[in-house]
Formats: sequence, C-alpha cells, structure tokens
Amino acid sequence: MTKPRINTMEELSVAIGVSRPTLSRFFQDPSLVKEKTVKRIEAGLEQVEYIPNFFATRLNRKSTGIIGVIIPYLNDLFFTKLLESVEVAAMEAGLTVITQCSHSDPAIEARAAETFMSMNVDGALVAPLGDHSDQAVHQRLKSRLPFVLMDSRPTTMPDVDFVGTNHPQSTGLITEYLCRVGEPPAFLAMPRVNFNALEREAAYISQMEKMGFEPEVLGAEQINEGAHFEDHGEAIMDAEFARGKFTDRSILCVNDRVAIGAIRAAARHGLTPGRAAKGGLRIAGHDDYPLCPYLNPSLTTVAQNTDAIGKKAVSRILEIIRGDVNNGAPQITLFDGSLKLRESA
Amino acid sequence: MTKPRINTMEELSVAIGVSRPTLSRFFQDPSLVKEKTVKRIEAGLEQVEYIPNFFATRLNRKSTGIIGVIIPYLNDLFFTKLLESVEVAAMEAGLTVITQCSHSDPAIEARAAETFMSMNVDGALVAPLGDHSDQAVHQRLKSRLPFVLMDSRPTTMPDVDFVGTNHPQSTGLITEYLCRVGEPPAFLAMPRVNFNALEREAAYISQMEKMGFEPEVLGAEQINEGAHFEDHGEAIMDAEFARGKFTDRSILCVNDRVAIGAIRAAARHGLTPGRAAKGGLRIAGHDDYPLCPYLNPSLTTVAQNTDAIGKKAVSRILEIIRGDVNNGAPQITLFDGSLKLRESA
DNA sequence: CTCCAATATTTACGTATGTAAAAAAGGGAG
DNA sequence: CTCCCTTTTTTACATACGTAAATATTGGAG
Repeated sequence: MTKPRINTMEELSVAIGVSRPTLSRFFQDPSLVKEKTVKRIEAGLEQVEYIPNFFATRLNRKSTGIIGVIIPYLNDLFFTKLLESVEVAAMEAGLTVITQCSHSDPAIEARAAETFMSMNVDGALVAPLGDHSDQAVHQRLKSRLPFVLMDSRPTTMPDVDFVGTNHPQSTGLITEYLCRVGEPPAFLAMPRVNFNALEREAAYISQMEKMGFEPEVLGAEQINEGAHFEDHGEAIMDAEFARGKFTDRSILCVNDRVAIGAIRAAARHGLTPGRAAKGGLRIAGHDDYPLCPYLNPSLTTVAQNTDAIGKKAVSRILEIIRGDVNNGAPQITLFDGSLKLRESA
Repeated sequence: MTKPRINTMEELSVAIGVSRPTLSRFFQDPSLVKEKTVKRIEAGLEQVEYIPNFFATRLNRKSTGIIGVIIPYLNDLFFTKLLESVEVAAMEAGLTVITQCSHSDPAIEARAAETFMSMNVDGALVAPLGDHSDQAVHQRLKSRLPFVLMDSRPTTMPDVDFVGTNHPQSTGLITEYLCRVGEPPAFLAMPRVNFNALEREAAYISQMEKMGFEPEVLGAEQINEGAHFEDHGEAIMDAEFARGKFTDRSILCVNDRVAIGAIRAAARHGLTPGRAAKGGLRIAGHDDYPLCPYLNPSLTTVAQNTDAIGKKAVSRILEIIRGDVNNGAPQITLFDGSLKLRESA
C-alpha cells in the first residue's frame, strides 16, 4: 500500500529512467517536455512518493514565486477578509503566499520583513501598524523588492504604491446620509495613532463643514492602552450616556468595531439606536465588518471593498514584478465605499 | 546613509575578515564563537546590509526550525485566536511559523500539507476541516513528520496526537447550568459534517438524559450550502419563531456563531433572550467568541481555553521533535471549558 | 535506408550555506 | 620562551536542485 519514498530528483531519475534535468524541467512546467515523456514521468510518479524540496527549488531560481503578506492583527475580521481576498488572488496567479502577522508589534513586523527579504520573495504586501510601524523597515523593503502597502497609508511613505479605500468618499457618503436623514452626526474617534482613523475623522469634519454643520469629535483621547476597539467605543459612549448626553443624537463611529461597543453601551442604558426607533439615537460605523448584519440592531455602515483591494494589491505587485511599471510616481489606488443601510441608523 | 549591500556569507567573510564557517556558526548561535570574535562580527555587520538566505540555511540543516500550521477558515475569530496563541508559543520557542489556510477546501489543505513536507518542517499543527479533510493527507503527514491535530478530531484518526476541548465536560456544564436555572434547553445543531458539532450534540443528549430530561435537537438538516454559521442559526430559529415555537424556551447553540444568528432571529421577532427577561426565551452558545460580551444581549457561553490549546499543541510538537515520546498510544489532551454567564441565558 | 529536426541526455557548473576534519593561530600558564 | 589548550581558519565535501551547452537519441519524412 505505502509507496516507496524517494527523496531527491537524482534518485527519482534513476527510478523512472529519465534524466534529472528533464525531471527538473518537468516539475517547473510539463509543457517543456515531450508529451510521451510526460506520460512516462507521471506514470513513474504514481509508483513512488516524491516531493521536490521547496528550498532547493527556490534557492537558485530567478523568481521564487512567493509573495509575502503582513497583516497587523489576526483578531480582526476586516484583515482576515482582506487576507482571504489576497490569498485567493495570489493562488489564481500561481503564487505561493507566506503570511506573517505583526501582532501589533513593530519588532515582529520588522522580523517578518527580514524573513521575506531572506526568502527573496517576489514581492511584499503590507498592511502596516498605523504609525507604530518602523518606517525604516518599509523603506528597506521598498528598496529591495516590489512593495505595495494596503489598507493604511503612513504619511511617511508617500512614494510607495498603495491600495486602500477612498476615505473622503466613504466617510463623506455616510456622513451625508446621516445628515440627510436625521440629526447631523457626532464622530466617535480613536486615539490618533491610526492613519485611517485620522483620515476618516478629517473626512467627517470636511463633509460636515461642507454641509454647513458643526463637527463634533469625541473619543480621540486614549482610555486604556491595550483595550480592543469595542472596549473603546463602549467606554466612551457609556460615559457620555451616563451623563445623559448623546442619547438622542446620531453617532458616526470611526469603524464598526468601535460601533459595536457603542451599540453595546446604548443597550446598557436602555437605548435602541435606529432610524425607525423612537428617541433619536442613531449609530453608524465604517468597514462592513462581517458581523454587522447580525448585530442588534444590525449596523448601518459603509462597506470597504476588501475584495477589490486584495485583488488590486496582488495585480499591482505582479505588474511591478513583471516590470510593467511607469517609474516615478507611486500608484495610489483608492476604492469607493458603499452604503450598507441597516437598522441602526 | 545607505549601507553597502552584501549578498553572500562569502562576501561578508572577506568584508569583515572572518572565515565563512565561523560566520556560519555565528549566525546559528553566537555562543559557538569566542566573544571577541562575536564583537568583531557584530561591528562588521553594523557597516553593511546582509541577511542570510533563508533557503540556503534550511537546505541542509538537520532541523529547519519551522513548524507548519493549517487552519480551516480565516473568517472565524475562534481560529484566529487559536492561531495567535500558537504563534506566540512558537515564537517563544524560537520556531518560525508558516501558516496556511485551507479556505474550507480539502484540495487546498492537501496542497498546504505538500508544501510543509517539501519544506521539511519540523512539525505540523493542523486544525482539520471536519470530515471534509482528506484523511490520506493527514496520514501522510503523520507518517512523515511530527503531527498534532488541534480543535477537531476526525474519527478516522484515532492514532494521532490531539489537543482540544473536553466537549462532554464543556457542553455538559452549560447544559446542566441551563437546566438548573430554568427550562431544560433544546439544542440548535449543525449539519453533521463537523466532529465538534457532533460531539457537542452527543454531550448535550447525554447530559439531558442524565438529568432526566428529554433531549430535543433542531437544525441538524442543511439549509443552504455555502452559508455562514450565523445564517444557519438565524434561518433555523427564524422559521421556528415564525411558527410560534421555541419563543419561551431555552436554546443551547452548537457554537457562538450559530447563537449570534439565533439571537438575531429572536430580535427580528421582538424577542429578548435572557435569564432576567420576561418571556422565558434563553439562548446560550459555545466557544466564547471574542465578540460575545458586546452582543445584545451579551451571550452566555462556555469558553474554550484556546490559549491552553495553542500552547499545549506547540509544546507537544516540541516533545515529539525532541523525541521525548512514549511511542505507542497517541496523547490526547482535552481542556475543560468554563462558564461565561452573561445576559442571554 | 538516410537524413533532418525535435527532443532528451550528458556533463558541468552554479546557488548559499551547513558541516566535518585537519591545520594553523592565538593566548595564557609555567 | 615554550608548551598546551582553545579557537579559528583552511580545505573539502554535502545539500537538492536550476541551467546552459554539447552531445546523443528518436521519430518521421523523403
């Protein structure tokens, strides 16, 4: 039952009577070998257990066929959704994806980057850690290999290709919606360490001013360091509701996870956010976190087009790898957000 | 500013005047080299940019220092939490982790296993795809390298080390709690493709019978193929509530994601689950999905000790790698669940 | 049967590093 | 200053495969 195990291509070549270089070409691309020989090799492979060594094959190919991906957190469905999109796109392009997670730690992110460089990956796709990332690491990646940033764009890296969401558009869209359908919203922000959060806050303010309303930002101060986004949203709104404030207002949260906390705070104070509900409280988010439809109330939000972002990031990396790159200006691709109207606002 | 780049250890050895074998030993473990020489090498490395080639270093070491991890989904915070625990434990042990996701597809899982074998990883940690996994692939992994299953234990693999949750205990615990505090629960199950789901269902039935109650299982039939767990829970309970059934019952869901759907269905029917609430409807889950505390109502559940599972899986793999293995019986480690009493039940 | 072109094999070298054994160098004690 | 031990260097080979050039083989057309 169990097939004899063969460890090297050399052994395999004597076992099935085909020269090693021919086998080498076969494993890289069977079309490089005459069909009859292909059949013979395939028949031979049926009889034995052999897997070409990953390291040896990559050691001296000009291209390793690997792209490295770094995401900042694992415990966030937004990033796992993005990663899924990237993995699928890369798989279709025949690339091997090596994923590393920074776990919120710049040192781990730096080590992941080192690993990628030591692997001679064909390219690196990085969703950075807000301004915690070590720019020197990104610069080094950029100088050594095809490099595309995703999701969040550090102000310190203006010359790097980027794929993400058009936050002025997306945040403007939901701000406009909230203003149009009810009370102009306040903005539940985050501590200012996250570029996306900053962009959204700025976009909110700009849209409010454009519509002639007074912007109002809360929650930009740090509550507790290691807390999750949900805790932040809940803590801020719990404090406000306890003082009787914002209970009949519209609140646009910087992202859905913060909004989940805000909704939770509302529930604890007996408030039911929703455009249909009495009382006037409305809560909206940003991102279209996968659980939004299942929350109570379900969360009105703006969807980021994670699928498009992931696909574009991969296709852009491929462009750079293939050298189809009009050197000079970095390519910045921003996808629009789309409104997801649900119950909460 | 930018340091001269050096590509090989050979070049480096002439650049800093130390022989290549000494450098090789230095990079593997600086303590193998006299301190004075270490200083000289470190000083030299300050002046240049050099990263040892990942593939070349692993090509002919006896141990690659890599462990491969396979998880079935990315869009599930339970698995990302488990993965986080594994990554942290592995990092502390000085191992490089290569993670692959099966994306619910046995073919992708099989390919990931091939990749690990072709990398000569020191060990593989696999959270399988329920009974969709190809047992032959697991058998092959098991026969070639240290192999530990996590989370879900295929009945077809009784001879493989396993680390997971003690479902009779955990499910028994919450079943007992629900019976003790109120109406004996019905069990909201899943299509029977998932071993954990089956174990929990069996544990529920057994606990109910032990307490002299009539078990009642619903939702074991497939609703729609590709749907998320939440959709399943919502669809089943929506149908029941629409017929006026189960509106005053206790419902133990096979996992938290199904429970999230069930709570959503309840909300759509104007029902508020909770031990404090009127009406008698209570909903509980299993896993302690990270969002449980933020749901409305917050979800009563049994926590799986993902941290312990991840740590144990890594330490067990290390034991096998080091050969401290009492050959013969597989080691099965089951961690107890712990009750998380919240509002929903 | 012969010749030509396509394909395969042979040969040889390259990839970046690990590793073992022998030879050389260095440093401290006497 | 010499001897001995430790550390380093030298030398040589190994890892598993990619790749290029020269040579041999094969199959089919004529």
